[in-house]
Amino acid sequence: MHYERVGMELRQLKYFLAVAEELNFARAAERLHMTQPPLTVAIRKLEEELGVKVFERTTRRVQLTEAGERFRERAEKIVLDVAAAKQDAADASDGRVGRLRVGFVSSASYALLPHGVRQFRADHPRVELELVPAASGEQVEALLEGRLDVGILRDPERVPGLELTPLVQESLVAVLPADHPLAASREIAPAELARFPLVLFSYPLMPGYVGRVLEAFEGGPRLNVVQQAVHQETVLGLVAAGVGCSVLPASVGDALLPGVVVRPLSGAPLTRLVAARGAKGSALGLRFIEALTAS
Amino acid sequence: MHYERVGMELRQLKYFLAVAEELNFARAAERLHMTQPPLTVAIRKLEEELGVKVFERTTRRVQLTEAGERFRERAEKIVLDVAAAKQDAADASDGRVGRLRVGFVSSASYALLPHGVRQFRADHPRVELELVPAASGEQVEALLEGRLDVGILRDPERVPGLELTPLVQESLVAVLPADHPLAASREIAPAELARFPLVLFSYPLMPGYVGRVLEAFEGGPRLNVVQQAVHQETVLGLVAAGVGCSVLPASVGDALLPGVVVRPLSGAPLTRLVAARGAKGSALGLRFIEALTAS
DNA sequence: TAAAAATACTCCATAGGTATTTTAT
DNA sequence: ATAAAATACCTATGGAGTATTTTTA
Repeated sequence: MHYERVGMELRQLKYFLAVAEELNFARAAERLHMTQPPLTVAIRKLEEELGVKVFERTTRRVQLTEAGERFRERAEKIVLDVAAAKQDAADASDGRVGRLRVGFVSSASYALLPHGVRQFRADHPRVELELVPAASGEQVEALLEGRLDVGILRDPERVPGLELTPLVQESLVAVLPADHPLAASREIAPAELARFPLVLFSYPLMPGYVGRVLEAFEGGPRLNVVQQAVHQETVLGLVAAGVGCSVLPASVGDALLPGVVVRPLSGAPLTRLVAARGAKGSALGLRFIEALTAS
Repeated sequence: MHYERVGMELRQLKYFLAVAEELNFARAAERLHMTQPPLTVAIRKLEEELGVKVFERTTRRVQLTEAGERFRERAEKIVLDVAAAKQDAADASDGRVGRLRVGFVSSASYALLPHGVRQFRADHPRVELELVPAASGEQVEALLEGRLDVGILRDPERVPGLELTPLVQESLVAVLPADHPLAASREIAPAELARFPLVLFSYPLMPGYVGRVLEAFEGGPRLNVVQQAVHQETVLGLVAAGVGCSVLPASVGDALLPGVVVRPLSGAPLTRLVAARGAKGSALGLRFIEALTAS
């Protein structure tokens, strides 16, 4: 403290409220588990601090001044707000309240995400859940910068500072216009597919996943990529429009457009949906990932 | 303090906010005009008090936990609320903000009150003015019990604990139905009027005023009071309906009903509007009375 | 190894206690 | 005369300072 101006303290507000309620210093002191003289002193200090008399007092009667009346209302609210802030901090640290920003790739939005979200919401009704659709690459960046708490990505590359939890794995399938020559085959070899125009995801946005797809085509002819897309929905639209074929996770079968067919892609690697948490590692993030894996 | 649990203090909240903003104990301490070690200790105490870690810290990086983020928002608001409460108390004690409950008799509501209220509102825009119509007797009671701050009464009796300020004085007039036999006279003697049925105010509600009226009739025949009323408007209505005649302050001329006429009452005493303040004597009450007399 | 947080200690300002005086009814 | 607030004075808790150690990137 020393020579610094010290300022009002919550203790003084509580003392003031006790006196305002009892309108009697001795009784208020008793209620505060202290004696009367220091209470008198504390109120005088408060009044000096405010520059305003809050009580009109003689040795026989204590009553609030008008300024005191107004100050009382505000002081009551402040003391309650402090208690609420305390409670809220405890709730937040136990994961009963809070905010969780979850990124997800579009292919997670069919079964995995809705189920997990429903489960999590039931367990954490006072947690605000913010769902942000984003490509894997964008999510990695956002997680590292703390703009997301959890991400659901496809085939992310290992990055220091991200903790990964595999969720589901599935095969890759060829996606073709219904009238495509290869649509007659029950199964398609990558080398055959590679002879046709292709629609793929943009590499920088989904480096891991696109890497898998390129792996499937390894050793074959040079690819003819006529279009790069950002969303699975766009890829499907382009295929339906006959722009080209593509390679997508098998779960795309749950969301097919008319005029588009899928065929197994022989010898292709598997693709994985993976949950990622920033190194900071929020407790709520863990709970969310648990809700996803509990499905 | 001794063995009592002490609780959170505003100082701790301010320290917390400084650290939350700087994310660096030494810089926050500097901003708070103190040194780093006691700041570290104060934050640890806050965390003990909350039962929650608000900062995730190593010697290299300080960052808010999720609970800390939430606590920060509330703490900011609390600190601002305290400053606002302080300001408000100062404003209230200087009469810039506040509440003023003013009682008034109906006969004040024609010229005196509207003008005074307009003036006062212009001078005190942030003061909430509550206008309560009430008879003089009721106002005396309310002022003594602190339910009103100021009253505008007619001919109040001197009461210990009330400070009176005369506002205006006026004569008494006879109020008659237009077709009344006495309506032909230019001026009416009380003794004549006393021969007809009368409508008067209720004595207990307006003891001073009714006393004046009875004084006017003193020495004449016994009065025939067919109705006692509470409001001036009611009296006028009853006169218009032919129930009887009455005696009212001359200013009733500003608010006459059709079918009602007024005539001077010869030799009648004067009646006074008087402002009254409770002994407590609020500064705002004085200002209001000044606004009334400044007209 | 360097920057920053944590620890150890010292000191004194002040919250709170006890005893007493003042004041208003 | 009495109850209650104000004053005087004392004690000791704990907030803040200085010096130093520990930690991690």
